[in-house]
Amino acid sequence: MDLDAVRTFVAAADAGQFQEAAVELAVTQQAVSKRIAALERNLGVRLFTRTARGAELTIDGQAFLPHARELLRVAERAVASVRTGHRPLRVDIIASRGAASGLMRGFHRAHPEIELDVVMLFDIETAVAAIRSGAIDASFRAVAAPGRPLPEDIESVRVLDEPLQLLTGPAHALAGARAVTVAQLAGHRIWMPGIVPGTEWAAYYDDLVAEFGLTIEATGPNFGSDALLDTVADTPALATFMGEHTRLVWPAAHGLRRIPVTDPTPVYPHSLLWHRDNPHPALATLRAHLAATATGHDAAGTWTPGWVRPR
Amino acid sequence: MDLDAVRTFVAAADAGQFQEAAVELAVTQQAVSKRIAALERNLGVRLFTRTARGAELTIDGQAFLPHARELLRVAERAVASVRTGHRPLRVDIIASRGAASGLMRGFHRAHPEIELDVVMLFDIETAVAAIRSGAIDASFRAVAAPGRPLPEDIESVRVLDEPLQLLTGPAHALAGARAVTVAQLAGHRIWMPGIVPGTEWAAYYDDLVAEFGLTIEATGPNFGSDALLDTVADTPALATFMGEHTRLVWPAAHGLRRIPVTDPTPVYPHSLLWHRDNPHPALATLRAHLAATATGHDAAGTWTPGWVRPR
DNA sequence: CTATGTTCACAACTGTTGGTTGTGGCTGGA
DNA sequence: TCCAGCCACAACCAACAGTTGTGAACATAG
Repeated sequence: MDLDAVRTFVAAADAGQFQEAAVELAVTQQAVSKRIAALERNLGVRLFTRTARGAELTIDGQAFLPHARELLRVAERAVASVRTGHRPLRVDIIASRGAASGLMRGFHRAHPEIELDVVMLFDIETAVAAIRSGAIDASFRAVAAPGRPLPEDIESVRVLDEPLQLLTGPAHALAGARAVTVAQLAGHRIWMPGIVPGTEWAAYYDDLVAEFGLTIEATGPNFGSDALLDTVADTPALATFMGEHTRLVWPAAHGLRRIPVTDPTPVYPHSLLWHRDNPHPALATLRAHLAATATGHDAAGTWTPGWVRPR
Repeated sequence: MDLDAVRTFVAAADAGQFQEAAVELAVTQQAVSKRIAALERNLGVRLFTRTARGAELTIDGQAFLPHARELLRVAERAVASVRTGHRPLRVDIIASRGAASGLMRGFHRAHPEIELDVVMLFDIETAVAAIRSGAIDASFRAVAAPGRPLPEDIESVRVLDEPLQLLTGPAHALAGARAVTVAQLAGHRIWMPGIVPGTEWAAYYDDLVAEFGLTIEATGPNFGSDALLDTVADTPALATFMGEHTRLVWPAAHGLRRIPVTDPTPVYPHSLLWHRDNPHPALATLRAHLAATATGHDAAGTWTPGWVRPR
């Protein structure tokens, strides 16, 4: 199906005749006639009844019309999403099911009129470069890992400290615990495939391992969280870490246990990053929203790497 | 923008390379390359970064992808709306803001998974023909006007008796009344442009006029309900009838009064009509929904034309 | 470092398509 | 009955989208 034909259909339906639609679209009446005929041939139904006084919609045409309008609306939005200048607010998150995703959903619920696009970049370095180039407007990341301080033109504010939980299968030694201490985790195998050295999240887990003498295995190919959950569910000796706000796909994770970690509770520090000079109005709205909805987390009993600025 | 190009873009994004997308789409790799290049030229941004191992999305490409998927979904639904066979339930209503429209909204809220298309046909004769031809699945109309009994293969059930209200401007003689009797309306000018003789709604108002000696003027061109409301609001000597459930566009109707009519209350009888043999599963769901949500109206003190079967 | 395989892009060619102009048929109103 | 207005069909032409053939860039294995 051709969007030009759909546009022509809508114009003709609005005008009530092909001639006027042709003028509006700056083509000849014959071109409109051909476009409509082609659309009708593709759909297999008649859309107009032609009369000597114009063309009026058939019942099929009437049913098709709102769908055609919707199609043009969506096409318009799709084009707008990559239009330089006034485009939707573009935000980078670390994972589609993570805490930042939840924050953006909350923002969308509070401001459904604001157009949003969510992307997932590789690490904070990529994100900062994208922010500085204007390719994205904001990013949810942990700052600032050693050796890569934030440039001066990038601003940031901590928006969420997300406690880590232990995720185990039903047969795991700790599966029955209401909570586990970090000390208890020493000696257990914690599996987190997909950790890429050099990223800010790898730095976080490196520090966690170094400070408490944990064993985190990043070995093996990362087949995605579904495969990870399946393996953890079936393997008594394996567990993994997962943010408290991470939404799991439960049907595939049958029997999994989420166990809080204490003494101290490792928390992942999500900050919002943006460019000092970014004038996007929705960016200010997002910042205000996050500031207003931020839950006053108690830092007592929690742990973050030394390079994370205390709140 | 070309939907084929969008389809190609999504296929390439999913595959991660042009070659595989080309196989999937049954074209050559070069064709995919050209389509993507054309799409990028139209949008004015790069969507992929080409590598020796395939093609991966740029940030713009990532932002565009969900919009592209949505576009294909909507296109799919648009085509489905006119597909013979298993298409959305297609229902005729008498006016987009009338009571039947409200009933369909309620049905959609209760069953959001059911695809619906709403059309507005001219009168019950057209609607019955459309039902018998299979062009629509159901219709909300008043039955059965004199001289046109329902054919045997059309079934119907009364679903709503909608009280008529008087609509006046703030300066109208009856504007201050909490309620008016039908007898009080005699002598007042009631203006209802757009009534077409021969339709079932014209028959309804004809009977109303004949029975109570009212004055209904159907003169003048019908410029739509907005213009009607504007005129009524500004003209002290004019009033009009409107169904109790009709949703008005209030900004344009400043100062309008809706006044209940009593002794008796004229009610417009909405019935659902459908073909005896229509196998559409959603039709049964609609009938069940309407039966379950029907408000038990009290017929006492109301009036309908003699040709309307009592409930 | 080279050989090889894989990927995408460019060039040349071709059939199809979508546009235009010209024309004719149909229909409603003067 | 004629005219005006509208749409469809035919012929023509330019632009486009597809194909084949080929080359450049890069990753990987030897």
